[in-house]
Amino acid sequence: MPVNRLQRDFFARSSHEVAPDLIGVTLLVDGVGGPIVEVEAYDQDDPASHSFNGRTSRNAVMFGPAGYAYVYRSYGIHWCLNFVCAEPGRAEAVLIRALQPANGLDTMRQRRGVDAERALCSGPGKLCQALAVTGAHDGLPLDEPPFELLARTQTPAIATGTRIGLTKAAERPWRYGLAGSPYLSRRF
DNA sequence: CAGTGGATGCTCT
DNA sequence: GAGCATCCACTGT
Repeated sequence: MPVNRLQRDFFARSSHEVAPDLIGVTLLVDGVGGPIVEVEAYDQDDPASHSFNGRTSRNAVMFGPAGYAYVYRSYGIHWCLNFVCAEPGRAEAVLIRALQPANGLDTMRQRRGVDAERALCSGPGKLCQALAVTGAHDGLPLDEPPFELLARTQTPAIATGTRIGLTKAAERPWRYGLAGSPYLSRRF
């Protein structure tokens, strides 16, 4: 029984289309991960987006083709993982904010230093620590190891809300999540 | 529970 | 030199 892996053209659409479609998709990094339960969309006309002020060395991957990882350091401490979307140059991306820990639980617990399952991947920084995603993954294609993205088999109930932690464009309802999931970074 | 503040490093002005 | 797409520990109800 072959598993359905996401093709690169899955991401060659607006981040606003891709974001809700990612809820329920299983993300694995070296076999560790689980179904995505929370994401946020960003685009170039978005004052909160890293791409808003044009291309720089940090955000260069966002301006490239869809289907690649954009990883940046947050608050000097954490890493955050994005999937680049849309046509090259549009600089759209989806931030992966939370997933349900399913594969490699013990590895995640060791990396995170906590035991509670709901604390392992319930936030973008936590998720990258649990999956060992770092700046070394910036610019890597999502359809090749160490990444593995498995298509969902059912259409989940999607909740929407405003994005988290922003000081600009905070009112845009571009946060998507699995309704009722206990593994969200915050309730909707 | 809610709210506050510190850690920490890199990017951009 | 300011400002973060965060997390955790700590305070006070």
